[in-house]
Parts: sequence; C-alpha cells; structure tokens
Amino acid sequence: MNIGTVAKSTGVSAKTIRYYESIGLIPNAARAGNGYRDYGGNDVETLRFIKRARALGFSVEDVGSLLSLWHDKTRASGDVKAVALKHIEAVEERIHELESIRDTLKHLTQCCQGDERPDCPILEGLAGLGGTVETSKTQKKSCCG
Amino acid sequence: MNIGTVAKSTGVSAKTIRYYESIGLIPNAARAGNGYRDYGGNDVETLRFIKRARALGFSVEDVGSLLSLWHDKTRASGDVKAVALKHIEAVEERIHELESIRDTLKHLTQCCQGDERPDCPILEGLAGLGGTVETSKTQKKSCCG
DNA sequence: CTTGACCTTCCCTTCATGGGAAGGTTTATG
DNA sequence: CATAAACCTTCCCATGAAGGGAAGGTCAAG
Repeated sequence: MNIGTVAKSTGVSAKTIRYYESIGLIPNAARAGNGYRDYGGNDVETLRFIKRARALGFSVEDVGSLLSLWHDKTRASGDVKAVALKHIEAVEERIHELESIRDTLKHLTQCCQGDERPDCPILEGLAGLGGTVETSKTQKKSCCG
Repeated sequence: MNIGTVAKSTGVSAKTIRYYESIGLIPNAARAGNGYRDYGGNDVETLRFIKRARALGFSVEDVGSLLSLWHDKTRASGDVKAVALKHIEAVEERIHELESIRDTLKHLTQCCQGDERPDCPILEGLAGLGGTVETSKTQKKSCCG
C-alpha cells in the first residue's frame, strides 16, 4: 500500500505519517523497489490507534507510551490507566481554566452596551480600571454595578 | 525605565516585550544614550493591558485589535464587544470538546481494572475494538457492558 | 508520448514564546 | 582602580504538531 492509500484509510495525512516516522513514533516504513514507502495492514491499525489517541488529546509523546504498552503483551493495565488518569487530570484542569476565562468574559460583555458609543467596560477591565480580570483564585469585583 | 524593570512590574518577560516590539504589537521603544530601551508609564500600562488580554486567551492578533480600539477614543463599544463575543464562542467550543474528551476518557478508565494484568479496555478502545472513541456527535457504545 | 497523479526529500511557516551565545554597559565591591 | 556581577543588545535555534510548497523521480491512462 502506498502512503496516500494509508492516509485515506486512516485519516492521517501523508505528511503527518512521514512526520511520525521521522520522530520515531512509528518505525521506518518498508520500501518498495521504486523507493516508495510500502505499508501493510498492521501499519494501518497502528495509525488508527494513533489517530484515536490524538483525538483524545494525548500528546504525541504519550501516544508513544501507549503504543509501547499496546505492543507489550505482558503490560500491566495499571500502567495504561495511570497514563490515562494523568491525562484526565490535565484535561479537567484546562476545562476549569477555560470556564474561568469564559465567566470573566461573559461578565465583561454583559456590562458592555455594545453600541456606537465609545464607553466600554471590556476595555476598562483590560486596562485594570474598575475591576479585575484575574481568572482564578481572585474574587471578581463588579465593573458595572 | 529599563526593560528589566518593566518586565518585573508587568509580569511580561523582557524576551516577550522585545518580541511584541518585533511583531509590531507595541511601537518601537525609545532608546537611551547607551542604546538600551527606555520605557515610561504608558508603556507599562499598555503591557499590563496586553498581559490581561492574553490571560483571557485572546490571540496576540486579537490583542492588537483590542489595543487599537483602546487607543481609538471614537471607537464604538460594539466593535470591542464583537471581538469579545467571538472569543467567548471559541472558548465555549473548546470547553465542549474537552468535556467530551474527558467523558470518553473517564468511561474508558472506569472500565479498566488497573491492575497487573494485561487486559485493558483503554487500549482496546484506542485500537477500535468493542466500542468507539469518537468524541462528538457519535453515540458511545459500551466497552465493558 | 504526454499528461496528471502519485511519490521522494528538503526547507520554510505557523504561534507565542524561551534558551543561550557573543558582546557591550553599568553598578557594586574589594 | 580593577574586577566581577548584573544588566543590556542582537542573533539564531528550539519547542509541538503539523502544513505548504519546491524540485525532482515514477507510474498509469489516454
């Protein structure tokens, strides 16, 4: 199978497949007589695995660990679970950060008339006047009360 | 004021201040006789504005727009609000993505014993067996029922 | 035999910084 | 006064995870 075929059947672009090979995430592909990379069914499975793990937000480095565990038939499932749990923690932390940002932004925009006049609590908030824009651990003061 | 002083009083590193200057986000700094950048109070205010906007997740490009509006005393507050609302939308979309990822990960990890045995629903899920790892718009099938 | 669709390697771009080298300046100390 | 530490300058390189595109080789169809 040529790289383009694999790209189509895995959803991983040819460019990205070559990139994964270059950083050692996947082994060097076999080569056909013409120098083209030549893939088999296992390669497609591996790339689908990678694709799913990346879609779940695992870093390429973590995907490497997961791939090793996947190939290691004597692995302990606890090792896999540890990687996943750590990632869940990171995802949840990021969610909280974004929620805090969203709340602050919503507060500022609700205070803003949004008309043709120049008075703008959003800019005032960013400039540090009449309230705080801190996104965590700090109480938000009213900017329009 | 030297760049180091400004860095300390704004929380923006000297490196980053120079970067902002190089991309035109802030104007070229005045120079003292020795060639050092020389800053005044307005520069500190501007950098604090930038710092707050970045903390709210605005891209540097958006921060540029916000700075222009901030300096434009005849701006319409609606223009500012539009930038903010668009950003809120992006933030909310990202939150939903991450929540979906988190839910899928939690589901997989709850199915995994996490002991010394090799059987692992997490890896099976990533490999595409017995369930789906899709993170949106697709129903999740049970992987351990 | 030519056209177009592949494939190859190679280098540049993104985004928002950080690291560190090589060299000039200023300040504090012995 | 000499020297060392702590600044500052510009310059290029690295990050993560790819994408863009050039220059050139290969292959299948018409």
